[in-house]
Amino acid sequence: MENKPVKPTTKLRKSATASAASPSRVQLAPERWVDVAIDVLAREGIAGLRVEVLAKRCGVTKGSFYWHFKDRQALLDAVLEHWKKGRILDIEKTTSVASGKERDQLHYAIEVYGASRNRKGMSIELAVRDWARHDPQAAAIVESVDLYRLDCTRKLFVASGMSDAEAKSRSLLLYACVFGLSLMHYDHFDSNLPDLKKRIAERIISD
Amino acid sequence: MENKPVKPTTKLRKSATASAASPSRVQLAPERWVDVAIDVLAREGIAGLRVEVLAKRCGVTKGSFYWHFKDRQALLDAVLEHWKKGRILDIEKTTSVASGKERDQLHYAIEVYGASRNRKGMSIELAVRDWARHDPQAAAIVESVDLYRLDCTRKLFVASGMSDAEAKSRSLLLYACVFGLSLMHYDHFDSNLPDLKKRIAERIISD
DNA sequence: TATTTTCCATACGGTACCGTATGCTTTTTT
DNA sequence: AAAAAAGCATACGGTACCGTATGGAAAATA
Repeated sequence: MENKPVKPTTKLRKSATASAASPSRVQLAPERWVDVAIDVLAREGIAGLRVEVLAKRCGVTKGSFYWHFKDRQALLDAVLEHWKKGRILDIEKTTSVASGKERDQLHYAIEVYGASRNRKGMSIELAVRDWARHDPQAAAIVESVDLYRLDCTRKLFVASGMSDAEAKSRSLLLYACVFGLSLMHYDHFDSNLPDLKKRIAERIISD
Repeated sequence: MENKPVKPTTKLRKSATASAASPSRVQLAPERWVDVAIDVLAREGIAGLRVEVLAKRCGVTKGSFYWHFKDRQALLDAVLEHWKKGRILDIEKTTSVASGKERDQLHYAIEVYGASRNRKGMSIELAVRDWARHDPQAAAIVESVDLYRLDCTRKLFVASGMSDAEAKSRSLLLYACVFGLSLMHYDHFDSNLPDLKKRIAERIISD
């Protein structure tokens, strides 16, 4: 429990200060709920996204929650939407590259997921995927994100000289492997993990 | 709800009939609970494994459950144990092969998972993996099964002429891809899925 | 047949949720 | 300052669980 619950006595009011004296109201709180929700999602999966639990983590009661959201489902929708937007942006950043450097970028795309630094990101990824297996709405979001991913890397493979069919195949192989590996990070499997990963990446990307 | 709840009036007693008038008592019911549990696990994941829900599916009340099991955790343990044994047997069947046919067997190993006929098996696989992400005990079981799998296919790769390092790499790639693909079966991605899968399998197995 | 054991139903207390109702406090507007 | 709105706390009813206690019916055993 490394969260920082505000002291109940010290009520935080969002004083519309310097940041932006925008014309319309500054609706900040919903974003905060979504952020906390995604944090919990990474740790405990969809099962952890309980209204009262999130409220406690936010240092408030659910009275606050139901002022900002219609019901629990509304939060879940917001979480999915937020996740989708973040992924789309990330994909575009990860797969945009100067001509000629496509293969390097593909290697980078693999590393960026497999890296231990990106643990939380991968936890979210897996949590959302598990969520999608029991919720058609989540499944639709995940599918749209995945299809976008697949198309972006497909273009990279094509740009690096492959046929379209081969590029599609490699693209699918790449992401399947990335997500599959995230389910199987066993430290005791091999003493030289880096070499293993390098071989796998080569196999996915090289001719 | 395509289950067949026994009519509450018609009490089923396990008459120790023909099957095996074994010396020791025929303890059959626990297996039945486990079977139903695995069925629910495939459909709804670990979250669906509720005592009272399973009881309803068995056509009894939880009074029965708590006669056979100490508590819910005891059932979960039994489910994991049953899953592990089944997987070990399956792996041995899938990876035992006459000398010279190793590559064919590897292709078969990929197909057997990707096949749509094995939908339930893969659902269980994913459910257990998700379970393992939030339960150390389940994680240990999954790891032991995976390491066994990886070792069996590694031997096949070695037998088909690869170096040990390369064989380990391919083995990991194979299972990562198999499980990863099971998270990404999008029918609209390509009109010629079989060709795609063939390319992927070739990439994983061939030199 | 009488007795024990096996197996299950029912009833209960307890917990953790969801969502609503209501009112209180702080901020914003007039 | 008075009125209105925003933001939240508290209390409530309802549901779905877990696990226990207890009794009763069927089956096995004596």
